[in-house]
Amino acid sequence: MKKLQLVELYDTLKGRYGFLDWWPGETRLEIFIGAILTQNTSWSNVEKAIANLKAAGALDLHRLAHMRRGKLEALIRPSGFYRQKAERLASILRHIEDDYGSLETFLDMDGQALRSRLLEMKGIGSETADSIVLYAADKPSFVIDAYTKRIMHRVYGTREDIAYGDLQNLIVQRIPKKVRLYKDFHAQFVEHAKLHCRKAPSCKGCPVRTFCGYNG
DNA sequence: ACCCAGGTGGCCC
DNA sequence: GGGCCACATGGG
Repeated sequence: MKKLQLVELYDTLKGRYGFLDWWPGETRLEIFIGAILTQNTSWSNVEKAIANLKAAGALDLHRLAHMRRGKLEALIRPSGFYRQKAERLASILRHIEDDYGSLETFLDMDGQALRSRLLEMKGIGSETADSIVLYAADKPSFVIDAYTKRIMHRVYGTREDIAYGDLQNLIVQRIPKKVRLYKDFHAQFVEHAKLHCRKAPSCKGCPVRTFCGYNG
């Protein structure tokens, strides 16, 4: 396998796209909910669901936790898998409410402990847990997603079906453990993948020589 | 009429 | 530890 020059890869991406350091969403609750709703779902569909929740004045831990199931399903319907997501999301939020009282208190705990608690909840797997720890709680937890796997495969020849933890270890062992870097590196992966998806497959001059894997 | 999208959990071996 | 499947909407 080609040697993983991850800092160089990051610098190349940042040079092209600029510093991003992002997660779409203005409040911690919005980030938290977005991380769950975007599971195997395009972000544009998640935006519709979040807009519905906002319009209904429902972006509130307690309201969401106790909203009638049918209503929650209707509001998040555009995000897909809506029955499953409504049930799991409500269950997760009730759990946080019961055990911690507020999202702030929950997110305030140690990063490793937070990740463990998140993984115990039905509906939160590795990627969602890391997304929440990193972007909602502001603690270093590197996010691996389909884009990350695809680009790493394209650039370094890692297996496309590499296990989540394996790729995560591979990356974190080679870069500084900094929240800003973790956030921005993931953002760069997403930005790059989106600009090189099959809607815009032109990769002429691409410094990372990857185009999401759709056409080559 | 397909294929895809910032996954997860259940069940099986 | 994997391999397969259901879950569901909206866009190309």
